Amino acid sequence: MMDQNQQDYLKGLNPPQREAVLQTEGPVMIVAGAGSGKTRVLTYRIAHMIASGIDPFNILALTFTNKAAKEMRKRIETVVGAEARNIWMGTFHSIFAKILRFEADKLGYPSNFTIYDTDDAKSLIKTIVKEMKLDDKVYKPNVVLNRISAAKNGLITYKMYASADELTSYDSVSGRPHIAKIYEKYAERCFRAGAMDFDDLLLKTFELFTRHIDVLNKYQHKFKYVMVDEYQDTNHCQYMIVKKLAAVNENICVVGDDAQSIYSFRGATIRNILNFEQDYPDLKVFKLEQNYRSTQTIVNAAGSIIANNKEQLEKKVWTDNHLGEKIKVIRAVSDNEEGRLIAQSIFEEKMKKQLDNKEFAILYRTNAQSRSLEEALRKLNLPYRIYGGLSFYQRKEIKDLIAYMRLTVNHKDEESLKRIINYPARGIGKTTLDKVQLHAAENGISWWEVVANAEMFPNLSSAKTKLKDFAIKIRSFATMLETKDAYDMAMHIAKSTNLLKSLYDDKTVEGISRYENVVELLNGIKEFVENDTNELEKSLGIYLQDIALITDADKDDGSEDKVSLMTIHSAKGLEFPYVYISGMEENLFPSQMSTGSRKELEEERRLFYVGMTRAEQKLTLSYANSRFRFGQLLPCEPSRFITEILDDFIELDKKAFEHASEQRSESGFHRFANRNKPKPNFGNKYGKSNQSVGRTAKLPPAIQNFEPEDTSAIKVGDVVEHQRFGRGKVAIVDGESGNKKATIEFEQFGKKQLVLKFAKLRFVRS
DNA sequence: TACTAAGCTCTTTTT
DNA sequence: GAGCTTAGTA
Repeated sequence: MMDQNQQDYLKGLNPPQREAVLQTEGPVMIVAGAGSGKTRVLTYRIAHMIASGIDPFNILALTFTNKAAKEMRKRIETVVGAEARNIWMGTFHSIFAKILRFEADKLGYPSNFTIYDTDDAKSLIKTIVKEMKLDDKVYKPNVVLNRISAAKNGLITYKMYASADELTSYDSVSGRPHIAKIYEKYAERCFRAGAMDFDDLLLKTFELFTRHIDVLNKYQHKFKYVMVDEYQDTNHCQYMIVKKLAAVNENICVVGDDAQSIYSFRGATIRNILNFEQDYPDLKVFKLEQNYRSTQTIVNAAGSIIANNKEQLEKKVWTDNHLGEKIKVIRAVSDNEEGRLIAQSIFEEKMKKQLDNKEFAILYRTNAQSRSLEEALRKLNLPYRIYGGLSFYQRKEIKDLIAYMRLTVNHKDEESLKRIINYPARGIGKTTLDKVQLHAAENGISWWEVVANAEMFPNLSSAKTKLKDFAIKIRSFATMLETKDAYDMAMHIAKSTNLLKSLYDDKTVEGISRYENVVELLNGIKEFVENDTNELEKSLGIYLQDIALITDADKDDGSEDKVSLMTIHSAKGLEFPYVYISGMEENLFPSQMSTGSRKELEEERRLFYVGMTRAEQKLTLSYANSRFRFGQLLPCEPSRFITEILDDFIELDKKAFEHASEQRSESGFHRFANRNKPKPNFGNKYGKSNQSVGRTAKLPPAIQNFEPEDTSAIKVGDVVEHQRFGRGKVAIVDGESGNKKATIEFEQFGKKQLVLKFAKLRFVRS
């Protein structure tokens, strides 16, 4: 049943691509170098399967990003039409969440379980550490969460963790012997809250398939064909699940490139791809080695670096494309200069060759690096779009409203309850909440049960009415879930909690922006309700599951003519005619976290503190900090990575480079200091007014070429002009040591607290 | 309980 | 520079 369409597309493929498309049965591995037309092959392979009579319902295609899934579905649809909708295609997390929703009762979870994001998880760990009266400097939420996450990705439950000597002894040697206990409590609390974190979506799926063979069987027969994209980025848990699913039919096709493995921090291991052959002896391997995307120069450069990898699949990436221009190296003394030079270069190229903004991309290793680039682009009026960073869904006003929705759907959701029980303020203060926490812990029940049954706890009597009123409100929302769709629910909640109105009434710049954000969220929900083809999937519960797994990068408005800024990780699989990579510095690319030096340093420092009192530790630390700054602790030498590129493509003026490195190390602290999220709009995630104005703010024309002055002499009463906030009067100056701060009353923005050392201020002389 | 001022801390990538 | 906590005050 080959139709005309198919004949056409098969003609457009090179021999290995065509073979990979036609081999639909049995275990298949496609090794696809960068730019080798991988997506095309995958798309046609699925299209071909459907055209040969395979029911789309029997196809499972797993990807790593929603974007990739969406893109592929779209492309398949253009070949086979509407049938493409019926393929089970999505990220590991979203597909497994869907399965878990169906089968939740088998694991004792509600089907409307909440998905905890990283913030929720950290916050929960923080409370647990506090409850266990452990030192939160040692048990940092990040560190603990990473340990737990690594364990989960390795299929180690909390019970196994406690008896895994290797893990526990590592923990005690590194001074954190209680991680196993925290893991246990964390798992319990999540379960009690009817919540799963990202890793649980994988681990619980594995548990489900292991403990309930009948369920596994059902899905094994449902998914007769399993396909995995970016196989080099799967972790052990994902690998095991896929293996189980494919065990009956063995129609499994994995696509990957060991050289593009960039998610080892998430537990990804290229062993999965290297060992695939052993798992399936009659495996068919297809190698896509011709690069259609890049010039010879770029392909060779990449090849020369990849050649250093210790373990790799044999493959030779090559291209027929022209040689292309040499890779240029721009040398800059500081991150600001770097930004300026990049922006300038884009501007010039654009003018010279009459290009669109969207043909340019600037990549970096860490999201924090976007700031100086943004400033530079803004000055040249080059429009840009940032991918990643603080997502829309992480902003305070959005999280608040979503917390109400989450709590409505799942009363046990502890993190949401904590967030909104006193927001908007309803007189439930810290003292009351401490008591609630205590009762919940003592009785092993959720916060909700304490709140909803406040009268049963004598020492809560004074707050009884307030707590009960809150519970009644949430319950009243819940009764509407049956009849109302996600949009009506959201609207009702936003209105009846007064959230919408209080934001509307706030006429400060930040307030207006927050209001607009909430309206945008509501519009998004409306869209969700109107667009979704499936009648049943319009409920609030489904919506919440959906957005829990969505990231900013998934919003694709590729139509906008803007320069793209993103991390190298999110750039994977994309292509742009002109690409700038910024921050090719020692300890930044590759990150010192991955090279290990930083970790050792921290470890050393921490062990040094053992036996000291907190006060002594603090004293030592402040002394150390006064002597050293981050970035100066380690000598700056061009990293191996950079040297290789430079040696290959330019004559390197070593002296100038070293000078640059020194200069940079001074601003090294700065570069990471505000890593936390440039804001797409006004206000930060806590919504406090004394914080920054966001990235889209336009500079007043008068101060576009702003040169800040030395502000050490600033005093109360001075009139100053700030780069972004405009004119203001100094109200308070404080701080002798550390960061000297001034509170300034700005004409437009009201009071702001600024750190003088960094503030871009100029005195206004009359 | 709510709010503000002062002070300390802080380095990665994403579902 | 900005998050976040704590101390202090209303």
